[in-house]
Amino acid sequence: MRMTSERTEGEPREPRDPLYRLVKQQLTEALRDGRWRHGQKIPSEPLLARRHGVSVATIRKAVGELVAENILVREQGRGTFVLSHTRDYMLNVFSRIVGRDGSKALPTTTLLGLRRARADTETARLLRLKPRAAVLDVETLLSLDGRPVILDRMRVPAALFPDLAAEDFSRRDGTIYGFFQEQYGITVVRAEEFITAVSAGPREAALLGLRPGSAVLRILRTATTYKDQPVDVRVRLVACGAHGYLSVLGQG
Amino acid sequence: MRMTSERTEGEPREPRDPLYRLVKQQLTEALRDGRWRHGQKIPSEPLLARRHGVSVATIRKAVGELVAENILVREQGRGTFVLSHTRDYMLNVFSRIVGRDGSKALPTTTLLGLRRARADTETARLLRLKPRAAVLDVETLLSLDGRPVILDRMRVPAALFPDLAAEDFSRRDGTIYGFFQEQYGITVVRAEEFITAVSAGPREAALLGLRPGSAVLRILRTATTYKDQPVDVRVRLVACGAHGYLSVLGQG
DNA sequence: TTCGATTTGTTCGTATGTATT
DNA sequence: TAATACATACGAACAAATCGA
Repeated sequence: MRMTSERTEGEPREPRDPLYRLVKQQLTEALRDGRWRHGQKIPSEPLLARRHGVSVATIRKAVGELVAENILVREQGRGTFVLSHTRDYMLNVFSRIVGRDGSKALPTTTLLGLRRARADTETARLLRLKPRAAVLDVETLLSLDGRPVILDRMRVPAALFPDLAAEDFSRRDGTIYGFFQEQYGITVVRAEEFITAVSAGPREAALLGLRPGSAVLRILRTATTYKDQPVDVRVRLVACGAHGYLSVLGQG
Repeated sequence: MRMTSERTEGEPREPRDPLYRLVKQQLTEALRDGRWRHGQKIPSEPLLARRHGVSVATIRKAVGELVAENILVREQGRGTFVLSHTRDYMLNVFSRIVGRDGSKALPTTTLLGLRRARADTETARLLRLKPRAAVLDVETLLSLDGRPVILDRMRVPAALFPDLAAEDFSRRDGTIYGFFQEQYGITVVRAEEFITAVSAGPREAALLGLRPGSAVLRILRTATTYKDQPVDVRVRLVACGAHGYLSVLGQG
């Protein structure tokens, strides 16, 4: 067996990580470096096998893990593609706010404000930036069925999004993460949300059409790209009159 | 190839589902019927292969899906086991309530009440019971670090848990789902939680040590066993002073 | 419309590595 | 040490979907 002899004679290489992990890491690097862009077809499995000097089965195992992580998509007869942040995908994977009947809908967005600012301590920590680094501070109101439901305040590193203007945001066509991907080649692959309940202040209540002091969900979200590099931090307030947050545990 | 000839000559059989799906379904039936109990080792892969008349690779694919669904666990050198609802497992898979620093801890529980009752319309619908069917109605207060944090009201079909008494509940040693599994052989494999924010009423606030009207999380959970059969319905109120709900999106 | 090339999906078989008992 | 069990890796064949000539 070829690999065996390489291991025993050649440079040792960590014997702990199997071949397919190494291949997977190389594929991930191609994604991180932007050699394969979103929506593109990656090379066929036999070609990748020859290129990496491994069998097709090994390629399939590496690709299979990236598919399980929602990074690649296989389509029989067509090829394997880098996942795009289409509306459908965002709705299914990155949004868990649903109506009381379980329905999901794409919200309409209203840009309330976009300004340059300096990161406060907490934001800098979450975005892994230096204290008081330049950030963009964007506030958006999201409506479902014509009613305001979500008040979203997002902060992103200014360095990641050069020349971003308010009009770009307003003119955009799909979701915010789709916009990041289209315009800046930044693909969000993972997000964490920490949810608490708070009473809405006067301003928030007015924007959401609630009485001041109403209980609302407060969602703190941090989103990251391929190598766990933070992309944005958001605080969302959600009016719970007709909507809530759906979470599935166990066999997801 | 043997399977090919069977497909073309023998009885047609749905060509849509591949062999490993059929094997997976048969394995799931063994679990549902209680032939393999929690914690037990299932037969080795070569043995299962012979028994089902397929190759080891096909067995591995079927078992792999059940592992991905947190139903089986593989341990190299030892075997494959039916997952047990140990404390660690419950904490990691079926609990998303964490401290503000991300810490998870096992709560201490206080039984507030257990009574037999009839299901209201909504509960009957969620548990797929007849209207006004007999249910057990259990109220529990869960404390973390000595402070009350979660007020839990659970309703289960009385038929599923014959002869259940309050003492059994109080004397139990681990989590509720672990108790179900140990005492009744019922394994919860999946749960859905619908989360909103509400203001605590006077009684709830008093139990949780909050001022009346404080914003709290309200979690409606339905849990199901192997074939999506509902096991329990719960309403939980969570005090958000030092805790919140953690959710991960994307590559889970 | 048909046919053939391409690509992923399924299934088999075999050999070897690694962890456990 | 030996036997057992899962993990990795290779190779091969055919099925099914897609797409262009």
